[in-house]
Amino acid sequence: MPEPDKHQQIIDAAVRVFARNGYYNSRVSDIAKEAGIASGTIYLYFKTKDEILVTLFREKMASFVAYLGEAIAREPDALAKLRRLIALHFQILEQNPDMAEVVQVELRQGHKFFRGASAAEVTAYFKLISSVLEEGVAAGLFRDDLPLKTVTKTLFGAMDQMATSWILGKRSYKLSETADAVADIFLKGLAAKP
Amino acid sequence: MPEPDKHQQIIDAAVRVFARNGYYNSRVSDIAKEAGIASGTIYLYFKTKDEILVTLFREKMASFVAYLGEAIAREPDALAKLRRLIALHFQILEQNPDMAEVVQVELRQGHKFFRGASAAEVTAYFKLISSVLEEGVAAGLFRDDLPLKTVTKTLFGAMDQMATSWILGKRSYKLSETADAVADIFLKGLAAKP
DNA sequence: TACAAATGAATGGCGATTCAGTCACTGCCC
DNA sequence: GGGCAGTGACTGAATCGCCATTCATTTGTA
Repeated sequence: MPEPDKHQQIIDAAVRVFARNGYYNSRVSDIAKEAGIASGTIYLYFKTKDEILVTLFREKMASFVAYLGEAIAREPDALAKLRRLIALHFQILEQNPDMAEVVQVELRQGHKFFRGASAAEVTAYFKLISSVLEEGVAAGLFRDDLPLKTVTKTLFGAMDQMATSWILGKRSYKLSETADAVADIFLKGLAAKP
Repeated sequence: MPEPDKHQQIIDAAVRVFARNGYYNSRVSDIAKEAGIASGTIYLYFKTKDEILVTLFREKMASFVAYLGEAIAREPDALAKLRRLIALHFQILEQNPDMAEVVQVELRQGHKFFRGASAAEVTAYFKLISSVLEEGVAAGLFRDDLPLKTVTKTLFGAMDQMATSWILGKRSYKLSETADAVADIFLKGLAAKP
């Protein structure tokens, strides 16, 4: 009976190895070495190398969304929820730099990844964002004349790009310090008051 | 002397092949077949398979930015320029679906692509966006209390995500019809007027 | 004839995956 | 207590398919 422990051990090693070398430049044997096991052992827990990547993403993304969901539930209104969502999105990535590297840069392998396997987890995050927006519209805090889906994608895209730039720029500044500005742009807009 | 023509022929074939199968599932011989030439011929024009991808991106991105730059120069003020930039960004992708597929989905191959080779072209696009924003601030049309870089990344990220969602959703709606909403979010913000 | 361009079969390397053994336990019987 | 299977996890060297890249040869043309 495979230890359920070793599954995690492999995932964690994979995050470090992928962050260091990239997915395609990482050998399965590198992951094994990093985890302190033989390469064959990996195949007792994962069918293929791809499956490691997909599983890794699913598990991390699921816990990311779950954590965010709980945290914003405690906020009093949609406005506070939105600000907290943005702040936490950045904080979590900042606190897990290897993970951030993998998610922002390595995990975009075209067909393999984006289509198919991981759609459900991304959708869950989109739903979380949407629900905050809906709540805000219902409470009269947010405008009701914008298409919900567009606002959702736009906000996600903005956060995602902030994170990607931060990673590609070698994490040379504090990502979470940009959270307020991002929130302000979305809430108050760019146009000067008339 | 290699015909300068064939270079383009190969690039165009590569776009179609990568769009269809993804970069890693495409053989160099597939590109050759699509271009109607022998696989060895490709190596008279490109050193490696990677170089095809990188060159492809550079050339397309450079002409994308050049075209956008000229188009918005004709607009009267920063506000009109911003709206036009967003509209054109979407229109161009919409009119080149194979290209869009490659850029949005295939061309994110971690280390290989994002870091290194293509940085200059992306930077040029960021500069273009920044220049419009600066102009708007100078003219008193845009708020001056937001960090320019953050607004730039946020806007780019928003457009990029809109495009990616559209591609992943099988292009089942008109991307360019969302341009006004995206512009409105950025300009007027999400918050209801007090 | 001479030179450049194009060809595509053959090569070579890489690394994911496999699988025949080894190892560590556990329980059982004498 | 101690030999003795039985069980299942673990190992890592060997395999094997794949495909980018090469290059001896052919084709075209000046």
